[in-house]
Amino acid sequence: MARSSTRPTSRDVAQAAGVSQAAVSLVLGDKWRGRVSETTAERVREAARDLGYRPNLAARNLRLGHTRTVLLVVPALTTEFFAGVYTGAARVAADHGFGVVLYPSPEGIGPARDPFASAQAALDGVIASSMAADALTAIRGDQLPLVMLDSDPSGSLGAATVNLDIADGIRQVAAHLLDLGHRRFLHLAADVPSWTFEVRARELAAQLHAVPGTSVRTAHAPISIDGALTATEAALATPGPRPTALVCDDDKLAAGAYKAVRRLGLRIPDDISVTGLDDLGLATAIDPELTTVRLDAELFGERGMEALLAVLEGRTPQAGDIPVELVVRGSTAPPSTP
Amino acid sequence: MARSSTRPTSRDVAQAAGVSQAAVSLVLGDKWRGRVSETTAERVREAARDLGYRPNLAARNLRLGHTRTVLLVVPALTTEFFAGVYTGAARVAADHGFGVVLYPSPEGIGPARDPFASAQAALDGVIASSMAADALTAIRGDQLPLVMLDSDPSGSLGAATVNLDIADGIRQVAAHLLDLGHRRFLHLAADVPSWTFEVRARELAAQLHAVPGTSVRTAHAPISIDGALTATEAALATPGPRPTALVCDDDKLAAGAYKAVRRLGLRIPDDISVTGLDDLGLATAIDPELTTVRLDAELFGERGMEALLAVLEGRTPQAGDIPVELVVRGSTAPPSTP
DNA sequence: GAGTCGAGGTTATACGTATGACTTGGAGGC
DNA sequence: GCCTCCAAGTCATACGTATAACCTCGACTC
Repeated sequence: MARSSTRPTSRDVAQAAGVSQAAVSLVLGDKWRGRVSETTAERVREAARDLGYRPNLAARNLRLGHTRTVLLVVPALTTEFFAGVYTGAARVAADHGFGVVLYPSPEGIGPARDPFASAQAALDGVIASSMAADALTAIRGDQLPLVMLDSDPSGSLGAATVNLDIADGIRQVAAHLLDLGHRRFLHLAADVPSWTFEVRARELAAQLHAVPGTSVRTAHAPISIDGALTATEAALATPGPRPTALVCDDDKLAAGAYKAVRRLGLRIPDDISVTGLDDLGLATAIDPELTTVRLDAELFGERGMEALLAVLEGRTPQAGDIPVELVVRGSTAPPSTP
Repeated sequence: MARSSTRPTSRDVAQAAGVSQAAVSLVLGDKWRGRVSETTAERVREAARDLGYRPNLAARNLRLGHTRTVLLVVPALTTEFFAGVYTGAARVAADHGFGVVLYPSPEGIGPARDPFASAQAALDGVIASSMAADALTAIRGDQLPLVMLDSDPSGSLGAATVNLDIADGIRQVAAHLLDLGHRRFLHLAADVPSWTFEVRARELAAQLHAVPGTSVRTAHAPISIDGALTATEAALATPGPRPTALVCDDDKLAAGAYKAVRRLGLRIPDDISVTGLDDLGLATAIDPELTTVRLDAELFGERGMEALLAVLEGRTPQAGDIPVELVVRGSTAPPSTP
């Protein structure tokens, strides 16, 4: 270990200030009113500053029995979306004196691993986004307070859930495209077994089938630009009348679809309309800018953290899904040929 | 607190297995060879499993004097790049029994805050990417083993550094564009006071000025699509001969530049060539696909973590910058008008 | 049959902190 | 002049773990 000497402890500070260790703890813990005089308190604070004292968190956590640390589990870090979720959660956490530890799922981190092995820091609770069932049971087995993000509220886990109102987003997309006159749809679905994607498929089917004369085909693709490119190209090359509107499960898929459409010599939105879901930076980087559903990732993170705090304090988390909003841009227009 | 009862401790396990607490610690810590019989060891393991025992990390950390936890500080989480860095670092860390805690800089997390307040988990060391000087002094004051990513090796901090060979990437970009015949350049520079961007500016100037008859203008923009759009539009509207090649400090800036070029009615690469730096997913999402410098973010993270482990063990970290590679795609071509 | 030795444990302790219980030295009341 | 009481501290302890030091008992040596 390269640590020059050993870290100063509260006892070192006490000695330097000529008081007991208890007094140091009292002063630094801001519990000294009526127990320590203002002058000694100042002397302690000065000694602590001089020595560069920082309390040993392990010891404090042990003594207190909690860590004020929380684990945020996300499916992958490679999207802006979860970065936003983290930001929101960390903001709320900081306001309450909590820290947030991030645990991206093990994709590419070798064999499936125990989230808790990675987060060596002891935890007070967990916020988990759609994740593998085995990891979930590990968490449940640990009896840790848990909040699930974007998960089936009727799931048997009995954990609190915080969800985006994805179904409403899909309703807005469907209404927008139907209003424009579209009747032949292609649903580019994420090839990921997660509740949030099931909702998209279910709600889209429900909305479109409610209107007579509509047809919906579905193509599945992994969430990557190349995957979406391949899947879309194949789907559009299928014989029969070409869809006039392409509903994508998220923006990244839409970006891949753009490339497929271009490759086939078609134009957006003249020949085919495209919609996404997320409203990442990517949505306005591509040409034309993407009509998509804006998800407020930071608010999502904030609500998740607030829910966890509620659970920790024995309160009931705030109910209600988080509203989402359709953002109409240049990738949607009325179909050219009826 | 919603925790049903209190967590089982090693003493509970000991009682259940009919042995002493020490024996439990020995068995579970895998240090029992020749000290505990195989049958008792199995009995202990079974009791631990039945009770759902998990060691209290705070107590262990306190006892051991280290946490096997590391803090990764990144400027912001909103880019794929640092997600890759994290992934690489976490992989190496996991191989060595370490965990990684992420600390995105405080942008939007309220007033500038102490990284350590957020990372309530006690830390063994820090990997820090280009960051504010005040945060750095806080770290140094703490005497924590430190590895800096993408920072001036001659900096006075005396910390180990791990750098990408950005200068070589710029050399490759310059050589590529000069080979194509370009002589009038616009450098779209990130408006961020960081060593890694200084290197780009310095090296680009050095390379281009070495060739007679070249001219270089510089425009500054914040790293965002809109910022780049505005700055590029203004720069290209300037009177005088138009640049034929646009060198951007990163891919996001290039994506913004694309929009500016389109808005001015110009085509890429026919009227103007554009290069980026990073090779994010964005680079192939835009049309035409971007010629850019590929940075291996995961390798960067791995090397960073390896360096920190070396420091922790008193070894000298591996020297040498991480190689980068120019990826030529459709956004560069010879200039149309000489 | 006394001595040795190792297998298979146990006991005791320290890590650094927070806090409830105790102490002390005066100031003030009557 | 004795009692009370409060301000300003101090003392002692517990949190759960890992490990060094100690103990015990049976097998084996000579």
